[in-house]
Amino acid sequence: MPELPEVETVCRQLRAAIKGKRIRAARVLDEKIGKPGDTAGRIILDVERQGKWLRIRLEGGQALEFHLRMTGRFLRLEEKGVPPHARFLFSFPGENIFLVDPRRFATLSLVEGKNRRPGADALLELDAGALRKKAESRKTAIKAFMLDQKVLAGMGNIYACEALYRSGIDPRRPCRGLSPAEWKRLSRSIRFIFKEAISMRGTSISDWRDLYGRKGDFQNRLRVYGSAGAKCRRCGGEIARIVVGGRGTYYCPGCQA
DNA sequence: TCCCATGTTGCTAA
DNA sequence: GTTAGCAACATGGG
Repeated sequence: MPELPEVETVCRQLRAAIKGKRIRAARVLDEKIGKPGDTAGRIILDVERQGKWLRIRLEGGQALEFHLRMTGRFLRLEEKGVPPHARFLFSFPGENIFLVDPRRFATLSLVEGKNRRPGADALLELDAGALRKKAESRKTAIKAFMLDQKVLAGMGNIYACEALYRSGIDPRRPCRGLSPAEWKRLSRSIRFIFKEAISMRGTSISDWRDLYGRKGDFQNRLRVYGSAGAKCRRCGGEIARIVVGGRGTYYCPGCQA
């Protein structure tokens, strides 16, 4: 579930909550999540995001790297008690931070701090010219291209649909056929939507909650995602659902060409 | 009961 | 070598 804006939201909240603090204890509550190594007693230097990866940098050069996959999230609690589907726990004096994940796809590992995941970040390193160049040699549909994490790290299904709608581009178009003006429009749409979604703390369609258990607000701004059969507010046509690159894809046949 | 799901990986086949 | 398609992972909701 979490795409770039959701991961950025929890990244900022974690940074504000635990940066500079010493981990009192770390406990794996579900072995499937991975091995965190021995992190108790270490100080958290910073919390950072790259694409959908979240990295908690530790004193000593290593980092705990998380991927939330479909339903992972973090939850901070000041009182005692373990929430449902808790898979991992950091504890600090007076607060516990759980990784909660009903579907159990989330992962965690202890990595050397210098490592970087491949792929330009879809917000911080977004570059229309570089995208166009990369797309020249590819035959795939623009939407599948956008979802390639080596192309746009952090892009996900909801925001890809919304950015294509905002740009007026049909998700099935071959990516190498987009004009320079269209790449520019698409890049601007991605940036605009990501920034707005981050300011609204993400999209809570079903599972997503922030560090404090609150819903985001961007679900109220979605124009096509999940709205098959509804009226397009731009042209009045009907929003359609198709499958592109194996993923449910929402678009307006009237204004996306 | 069936279908769907905000993600990624790995296999198969063209 | 590429790439498209699909099952798998595991669980819950409509």
